[in-house]
Amino acid sequence: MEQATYRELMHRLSEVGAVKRGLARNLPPDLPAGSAGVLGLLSQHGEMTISELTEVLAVDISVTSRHVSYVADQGWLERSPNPADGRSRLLRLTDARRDLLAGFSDHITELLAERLCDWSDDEVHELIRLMAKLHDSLVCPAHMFTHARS
Amino acid sequence: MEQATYRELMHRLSEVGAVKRGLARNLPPDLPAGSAGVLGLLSQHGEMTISELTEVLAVDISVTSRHVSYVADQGWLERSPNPADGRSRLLRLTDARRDLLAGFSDHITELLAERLCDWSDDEVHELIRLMAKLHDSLVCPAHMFTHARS
DNA sequence: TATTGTTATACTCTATAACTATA
DNA sequence: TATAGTTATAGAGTATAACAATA
Repeated sequence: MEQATYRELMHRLSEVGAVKRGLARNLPPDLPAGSAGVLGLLSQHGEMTISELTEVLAVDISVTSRHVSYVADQGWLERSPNPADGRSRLLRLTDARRDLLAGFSDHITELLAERLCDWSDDEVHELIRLMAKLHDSLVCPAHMFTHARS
Repeated sequence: MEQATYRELMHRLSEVGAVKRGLARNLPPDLPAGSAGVLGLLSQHGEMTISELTEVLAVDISVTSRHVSYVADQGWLERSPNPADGRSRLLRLTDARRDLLAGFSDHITELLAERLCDWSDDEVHELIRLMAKLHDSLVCPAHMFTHARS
């Protein structure tokens, strides 16, 4: 594989930042992207602990703790004791906010559907598959990254 | 297209952050990823202005200005007058640092080659193509993003 | 007037480290 | 001892706004 190919891959990865920032601008001002990510996962998976969220989000647990504190303070979450482990709590969306979140999600979805109207279903699925594979190849293998250059 | 598909697309986009952070950890501590991105573009394109860099990086020009100031202070850049426009300067890598930057680039390339050894050439190229298409669909069209939800 | 770039400010996201509580 | 989570701190990246210089 050409070195230029890898260089272009890195450039395309950096461009994803612009895509994400653009999508985040379609969220309400009091719901930053990181917090919305937490809510989205809870919407999909139901009750989760901070550790479980942390694994999916691929960030440090301190980051997840921060996002969760914020959305809980904003009234998005209920926290109940975890019967399986007294050190953690089970997080879930409040019923009062579930529909509101669904509305935000619908809004983003409609935007994507509109903007990606010239994409085939296969292309969308292939992009998802390849991004997942990239994550598996680069992030999941423990200790993949050397710590620093000399 | 299913709403769940778009939701997964958003999740995969957020995972890219973990990929980029992992790659950035393989840069020297005094060369943050944003600065490295500027140097990479100058390495590819030769002389560029801050406006040109800004367009490729898809960030605000104030961000590019900051990154350029940093790498210039660190001795990576020379700035010469732009004969075509007195408001800007032409930026280029110093000869003294060109090989050093190439070494960093080689290091990342080798890491990617090793980690993506089970990818076919077609898969890598298809991922690059689809990420570029995603950027075109979502970022390039001017005024694509509405400003906020009510 | 419009564009290029700079700077000050503020906000978001993240990691590290020190800590508490529970397993 | 090990794990789940919290908090304080610091650093990187970004956007907005006000500004200066040039087109």
